[in-house]
Amino acid sequence: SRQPLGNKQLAFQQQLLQMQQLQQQHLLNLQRQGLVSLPPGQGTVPLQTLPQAVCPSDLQQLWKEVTAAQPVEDSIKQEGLDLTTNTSNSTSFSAAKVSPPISHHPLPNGQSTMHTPRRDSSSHEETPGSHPLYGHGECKWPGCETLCEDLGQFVKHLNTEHALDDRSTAQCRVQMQVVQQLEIQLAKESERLQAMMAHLHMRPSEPKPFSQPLNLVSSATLSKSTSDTFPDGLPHPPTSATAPITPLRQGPSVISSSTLHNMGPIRRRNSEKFCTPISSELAQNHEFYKNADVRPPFTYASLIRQAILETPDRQLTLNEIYNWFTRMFAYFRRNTATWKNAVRHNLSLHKCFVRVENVKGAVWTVDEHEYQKRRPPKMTGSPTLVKNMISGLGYGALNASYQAALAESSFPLLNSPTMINTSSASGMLHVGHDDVSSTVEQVNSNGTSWGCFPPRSHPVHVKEEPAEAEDDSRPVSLMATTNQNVTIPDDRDLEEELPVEDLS
DNA sequence: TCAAGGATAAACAGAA
DNA sequence: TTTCTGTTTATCCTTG
Repeated sequence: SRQPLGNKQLAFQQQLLQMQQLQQQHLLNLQRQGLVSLPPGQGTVPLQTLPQAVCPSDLQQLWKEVTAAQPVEDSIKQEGLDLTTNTSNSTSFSAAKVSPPISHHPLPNGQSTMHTPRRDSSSHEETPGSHPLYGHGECKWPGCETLCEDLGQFVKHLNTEHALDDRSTAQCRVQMQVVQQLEIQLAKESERLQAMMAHLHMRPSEPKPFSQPLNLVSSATLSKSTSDTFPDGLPHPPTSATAPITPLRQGPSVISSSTLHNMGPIRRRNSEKFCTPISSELAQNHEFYKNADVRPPFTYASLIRQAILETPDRQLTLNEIYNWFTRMFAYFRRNTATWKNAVRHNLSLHKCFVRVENVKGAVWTVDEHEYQKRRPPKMTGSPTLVKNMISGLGYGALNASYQAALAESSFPLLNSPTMINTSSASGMLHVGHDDVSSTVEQVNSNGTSWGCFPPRSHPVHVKEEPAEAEDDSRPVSLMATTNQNVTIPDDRDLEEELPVEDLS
C-alpha cells in the first residue's frame, strides 16, 4: 500500500507481461505438438517481442483458446510445469534465477517431485476431457471453488470469472510465488537428501524422497509428527487462511522436520527442543527466511540473542533488534505489534538480556551465563538431554557421539563400524559447561555462536549437575562404552530429536 | 497432574 | 499528545 502508484502500475505491467509470455509459451508448446493451430502471425511472434506484439484483447482471446483447447489436450497438464519451469527463459520470472538447478527426482510411484501442488489437487486431471483447474465438480481456481456441473460450464465459468484481468493476474502471480517458493525449497531439500543419503551410504534410489526424510532420521518421530500429518502420511500445508506459507517438505534445513508439523507455538517449541543451531540455520536458510513468510522456529529469546551476538560489539538498541528481525525474517515484517511486544517482553523478562546505558542510549546485551542458566539444570542423563546436547553442538567431533547414539538407537544403517568413532565420542559428556560453549564456538564453521541453547536441556547443564549425571549412568555409558553395551530406554525420544542437519 | 517454559496480550509508566 | 521504550502481570499452550 505504500508503493507509489507508478511502481504498482509498473509491477502490474510486469505481471501482465509475464502472463503474456506464459500464455504465448504455452501456445507455442501446443503448436509444436500440432495440437493448436494459431492464427497466422500469432504463433510466429518472437517471444521477446510478444509483450509489445500482443495486446490485452489478444491475450484474452489467447486465454480463451488455451482454455478451450485444454479439454482435448492432455498435454495441457504440463501447464503447471510450463508455468514454473519453462519460463526460466523469461526475464521476469525469478524462480529460475534464485533457485538452484532443480533436479527431478523420480519417486517410487513414478511421480516426479517436480510438480506443482495444483497438479496434485485432483485426480480428474488424469482423465481425458478434464481440466487442471476443474475437479470434483468445482473450479479449482484459488479461492473460487465455484460448483460447475460439467466441463463446459466450467470452461464458461473460467472464461467469465477468471478472464485475464487484474484480479486473475494477481491471483496467478500469487500462485506463481507459491509454486516458486515450494520449488526452491524442494530443490534445497532434494539436494540435502541426496547428500544425506550419500553420507549414510544409502542408494539414492532407495528412499522415497517424499516420505523418507523423516523416517530416515526418525521413524519414531512420526509417532509425534504423524499426529500432525494427514492420513496419506504427508504433511499438508496449513489450511488456515491466516497462516503464513509453510514449505511442505522443502523447509529450511534444520527445521525441516519440525517445520513439517505445523505453525505456531508447537513448531517453535519443537524446534527449540531440537536445539537448532540458530546461526547455522540462519546462515543456511537466510534467503528463505528473508523472503518466505515463514515463522522462524526459534524462541524470541534465541532470536534476540542471535541478533545481539551478530553485531561486532554485541549490543543492540531495541530498534536495532527490531530491524534485525524485519531484515532477517519476512515473517516479522508483519504482525509488528505482536512480535515487537514479545521482543520487549522477552528483553525485560529474561535476566540474560542486560540493558546497558551508553552514548547511544540504552542498548541490550546478552549475558551468556544467564542465558545458559535460563532453565534449571536437568542433566538427568536422559536420552533426550543427550540428544539435545548432541544436536545442539553440531558436527565436528561430536558427530561421532551422535553417530554412536544413532547406532544405539536401533538404526541399522548406521550400525556400521565405519560410521562410529567411539573413541572420539568418549568423554564428550565430561566436557564442562564452558567447555561445551567453547567447543561449540570452535565447531561452528561460520564463526558465530550457536543461537539456540534451549535452557531446559542444554548441554550447559552437564557440568552444573555432575552428581545427577553420575547418578544416572545412561549418558555416560552412551558415550564411554561401546555401542553393544549401551541401552537407550527411550530411543523414540532419541531419534525424535536428532536434527536432520547433523546428517547432512 | 503438575511444574516449567514460551507465546501472546494487555496495562501501565516514563521519556522523547 | 503521541510514540517509543521498558516493566509487569495474566492467560493459554506445550512439554516433560
